[in-house]
Formats: sequence, structure tokens, C-alpha cells
Amino acid sequence: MFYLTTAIDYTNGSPHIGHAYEKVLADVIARYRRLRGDEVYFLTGVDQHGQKVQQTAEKEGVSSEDFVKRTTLKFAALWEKLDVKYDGWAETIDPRHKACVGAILTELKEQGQLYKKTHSGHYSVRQEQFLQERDRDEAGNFGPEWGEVVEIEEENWYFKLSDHTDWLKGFLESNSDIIIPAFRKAELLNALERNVGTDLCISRPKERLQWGIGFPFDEDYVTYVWFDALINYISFAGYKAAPDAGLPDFNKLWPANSRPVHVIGKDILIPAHGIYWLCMLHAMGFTDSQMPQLLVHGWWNIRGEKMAKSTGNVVDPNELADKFGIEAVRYYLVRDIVTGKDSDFDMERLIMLFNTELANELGNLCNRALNMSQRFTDGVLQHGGPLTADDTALQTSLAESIAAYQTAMDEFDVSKGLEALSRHVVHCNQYAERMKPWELNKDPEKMDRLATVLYHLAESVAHASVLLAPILPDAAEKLAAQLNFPTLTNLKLADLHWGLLEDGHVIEKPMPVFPRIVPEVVP
RNA sequence: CGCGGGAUGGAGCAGCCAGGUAGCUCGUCAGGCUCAUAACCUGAAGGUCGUAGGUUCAAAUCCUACUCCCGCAACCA
Repeated sequence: MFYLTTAIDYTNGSPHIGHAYEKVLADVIARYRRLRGDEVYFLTGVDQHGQKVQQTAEKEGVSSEDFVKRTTLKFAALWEKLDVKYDGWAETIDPRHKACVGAILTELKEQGQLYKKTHSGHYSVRQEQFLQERDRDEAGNFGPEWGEVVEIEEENWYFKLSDHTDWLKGFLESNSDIIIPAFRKAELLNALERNVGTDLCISRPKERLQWGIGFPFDEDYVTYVWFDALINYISFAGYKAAPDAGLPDFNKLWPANSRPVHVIGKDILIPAHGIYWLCMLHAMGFTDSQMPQLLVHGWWNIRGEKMAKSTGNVVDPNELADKFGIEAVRYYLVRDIVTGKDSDFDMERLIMLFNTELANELGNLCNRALNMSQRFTDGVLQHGGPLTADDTALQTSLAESIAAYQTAMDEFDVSKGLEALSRHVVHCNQYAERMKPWELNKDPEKMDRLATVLYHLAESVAHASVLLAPILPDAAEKLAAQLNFPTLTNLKLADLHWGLLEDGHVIEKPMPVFPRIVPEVVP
């Protein structure tokens, strides 16, 4: 079982292109792993608790619960629109999740992993956290970034993070595949050094914050939002769940010696996932070989700048999908960024990549290949005569493309996988140009040769649509339909071999699958 | 000495971890083709891989120093 999760989005605003990227990336990975033949469980969802939600709801004059339900719908609707197909949906207000958080807190307390302590110091209301000396600026003050800072003395529950940091350090150092890409590990280890000896405050007094999961053994407190949110990865996987809870079997999803993959953004690696979460799992008794992999993706910047609501340069994925279609959006989001790195969002590149690689190269190849078969041989595909060096070279190119695609996709490098596919498409267009089937068609003696060439093109189209399916499932379906091969999209990678299309197979009439985007004329 | 990322033909990027003909897309110029979505194909011009050193038979790639850009508050992937 391949268990894949994304970060759960904070329901304090509307989804932007960054949210969409993460979910599309995860969706592509999930679909690819299914193509590879793996059994996959894909979990995503929303993070609904915490002070910021409470404040925004108050500002809008609605209850936290109503506010959160409304915002959640926006996210769910977007995933539906973008064809992000998940198996499990996590909402942290779900009673089953709350029960799981409660059970974990109780167990950790029994194991002596939690303690109550009075802390007095400076507290940032906006950040929901106590500030430390290192948070002061050069002048010795707490800067405006912390918002209102008050001096308070408060008793709270703490998790003994410090019990686990030595283990974590050693674990990270001896396991190079936990943090992807690897360069993020250095930063994490540095942060870990700075965190040594610090425990994690995991409660908030109800007098300050009500919108959270109540402490099971101390009714004056609710759970710190991160402690609550991170647990979604196991609570919705059925951890400590009742058999009739309608949740998956945890032992099947996350058995010993298996590494689920958490897809997260670079901003929440440190400290939340890289430190808190791994230490929490360790405290709960998860073994080293059970620790998840963290696939840390980069950010979409806008003209070199960080996307931010405050500067107004937020890209709305809904508008984008309405304007250019979901194929263009999905394709762009995984094509124009190297997984792990940042990239610049550029509408012109979105249009250009769609038009060039999908409309002109792949789409046009499919269309011309099938159209020739339709016109020259009445849509009947025949294996034809003996193979030439050009034919075998084409078959080799396909085999190489599939291999390169698989290697790249196994490493979550979707852009590279698509490049591999693109290479074969280009090879096919070159092949068509050299073989000139439209010339062969004029010579009755060359019908056999014509059949061979057309078969090679159609067979390539069939393979291409299988490889494309994880990224653009809808387009792959359309291509399969035009090939009159509806079961094509059920094939696994291992099923791929030369000769998917049988001798005498009859195809349907082709229709352009990727109509060119005509950019608006700017006056 | 706070931490990390980046600097590669006009633009945007890959390559760097595991040194060995500098690659991709767009753009530009010239040509070809007509099956196809004004699509496709061929060829050409264009880079001393931020700077200066070092290691090596060999450096975009490893090491050192430096310069410039961007993150490391908030909203937030």
C-alpha cells in the first residue's frame, strides 16, 4: 500500500495557486503510483481549528464552526474542479479525529511524555505563542511582526520534545531519503540544534482560545493547533479508531516498515513536520522504519516575489481553470517547476507550454496520425510489412521514453517525466516527416509500408496516452476513445508492450484533444 | 561570522550530490513539407556556466574567498 498525504489547508481564507499546486502534484503522484500497479490511498483535507479562524469568524460575525464549514467548501469544490481525486478527506473538526487526538494525549500523559508547567513571559497574541529572547530585534524589542505582545504568566501542558531530539538528529543523519529534496535536510538539522532542550507547549487556556480540541484530562484547555493538525495523517488513516468508524484499516495503510509520503510546502517543514511531527510519532512508538518521507515542494512566486494576499498578487486557480481549462492548469503546475524548487508563475508560459507541448506536439501528432489512418486505410490499423531501421528506432525511442518517464516519476520529478514523454512525441513527428505516409498513400505498391508506418504512429499515441493519464486523466480518456480502445486507461505500466493495438483494429474519427489557446490580443 | 536558496547564449530553466564533447523550451534568421490544431520537419546564429583563486590529466560540476539577488514577520503551499 502506498499511503500519500498532503498538508491540510488552513481554512482561514480562499485557496490560491499554491494550494492547487500541492494537491495537483499529489494527485499526479497518486495516479502515477496506481499506474505503476501500487495500491494507493490518498488523503487530503483541511485544518479548521486555531486562533486565526476564531478571530476571522468573530470579525465576520459568524460562529467558528459555520465559518469553517463555509471555507472548507471552497477547497473541496476546487479539488473537484481540478480533478484531484482523493480517497480520504480530513476535517479536523471531525469527532473521530478529536477522539484520536484525545486518545493520543491521554496515552502520552500516561507514558510521562506530558507535563504541566507555569511559564511567564512575552506572548504574541497574533502568533499564538510565547516569544523567546532570540525573537527580539536588534533594539531588544519585539517587532511589529509579532502583533500585540503581552506579558503573561500561564500554566500549560508541554510535550517532552527534548526527549526525542537526539534520536531525531541521529535518525536524520543516517537516513538520506527522509527529506526530499536532500538540500532541505541541512536546514532542518540546523534548526534542530537551536531547538535542543526546548519542549513544545501543546495547550492553550480556554479563556483565550475556545476553537480547538479540548484536553481529555484537563477541561480548562484546548489543544495547540499544530499538535491537532499533524495528527490528521494518522487519525484519518484509522489510528486507534473503532472498527465501525468508517475509517481505513491503519495496519494496512501504515504498517511497520512502510514509509508514507507527506507532500508539504517548504514553509511547514521547520519546525512543524521536520521536528514536531517526527518526534510525536517517535513518542507514540513509531519505529525508524515507519517514519514518513517528507516531500517538500517549493513555492510559486509572482514575478520573482513571494505570493501574498497583502500585495494582492495572488493567483486564483478557479479563474485560471475557467479561463484556460483544467488541462492547461494541471499541466502547467507540474510542468514548469522542478519538484522541490521555487518557480515563477507566468501566465504567458502557461499558454506557451500548453500550445507548444500539448496542442502542437502531442495533440497534433495524435490528430495527424489518426487522421491519416482514417483517410488512407479507412481507420483500420494493420501491422504491415517488414520493419526498417526507422521503425525499430521509433520503438527504441518509445522504450527509452517509458524508462526515463518511470525513473523521473519514481523520484517525484513530474516535469522530467513529461520531458521524457515529449522526446518520444518529437521523435514521432520526425518519423512521420521522414516516412511521408501521404506519399506512400499515392503508390498502390506501398500499401504495406504505409500500414506499418501508420501503425507505428498509432501505437505510439496509445502508449503516450497511458503515460499522460496521471497528469491529464481526462485527455487520456479522450485519446483512448479516439483510438477506440476504452480499456487503455486501465492498463498498468507493466502491461505496456509494443503491439497494444491488434492487427485489424479499427479506430474512431479523431478530434483535436488540446485546442490551441488563443491569447487575448492586447491593444 | 545567524540559516538556507539562487547567479548557465535575448527570455525562462535543467545539468552540480556520484568532475570528462554545455542541454531543453521560447524567441531570432534561413529553408523544407502539406497528413495534421496557421500545426510538423531541417539547418543556422547566439554562452570564457556571477568574480578571483585552488585541487585535478580534466571543473558549470569539488574546495576557498568575494559580489549581487531572494526567502527565513504577517496572509501562506
